[in-house]
Amino acid sequence: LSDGKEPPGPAEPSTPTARTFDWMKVKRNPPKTAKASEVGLGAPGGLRTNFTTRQLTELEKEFHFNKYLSRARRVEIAATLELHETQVKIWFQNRRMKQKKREREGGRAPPVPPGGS
Amino acid sequence: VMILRSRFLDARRKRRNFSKQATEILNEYFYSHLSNPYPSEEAKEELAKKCSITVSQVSNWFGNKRIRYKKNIGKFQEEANLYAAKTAVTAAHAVAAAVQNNQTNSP
DNA sequence: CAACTATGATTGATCGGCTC
DNA sequence: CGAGCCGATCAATCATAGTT
Repeated sequence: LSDGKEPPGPAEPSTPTARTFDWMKVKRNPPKTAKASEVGLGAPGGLRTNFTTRQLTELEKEFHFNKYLSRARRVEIAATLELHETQVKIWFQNRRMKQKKREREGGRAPPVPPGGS
Repeated sequence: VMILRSRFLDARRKRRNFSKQATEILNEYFYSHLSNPYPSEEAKEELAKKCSITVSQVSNWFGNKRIRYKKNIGKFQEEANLYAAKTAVTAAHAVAAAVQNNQTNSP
């Protein structure tokens, strides 16, 4: 576990401590949600979509019914909620991971910290 | 719009800062692995245990730390040097102990 | 006490790897 | 070869705790 040096040296000579490593340069491509060329309006791609309460409620409802979506159902839901199929797909994926996370850790410990009485 | 905010208001509120000691442990790991601050699942479990927090919290901490660090490296320079020195001292102690145990010296 | 900052958590979306 | 999934991470944001 204890490594001493990394073979490659993506660092820059400048400050002895705290050099700049590759992970600090990582940049994610902006979201491709909504193409400006498609609707050609003030819908700049690259923004984190904010789902409405209605959309989240519907998605949540569907999730309780099916953890996984069929292509047909996905198309249907996307149309109903006015979301892209990809967004619905991603939402379910994230939702499943969230579920798993809760099961893994949320085994207990929600009742009450210490204190009561 | 406000209504949309109310959809949350669940967990994230009522958050407690981690103990000073936990933060100390996390920072030590972060700065001693600054070239690649991505602890493995096992490492996260170990850190979680030492810090008395969950593995998810360890992940959140590293995620936030990495993003915020690279967002403003300068702001953390001080902290980086602090922990760098700290680990250096720890290493020195280890070496000293080893030397004492192992009388193998070399001028 | 208000204004500002530090920090933990949440989440839509991306990245790389794997399966089919 | 490509689509969906998983696991991890990013990046922006929220709400609060702590500081000034």
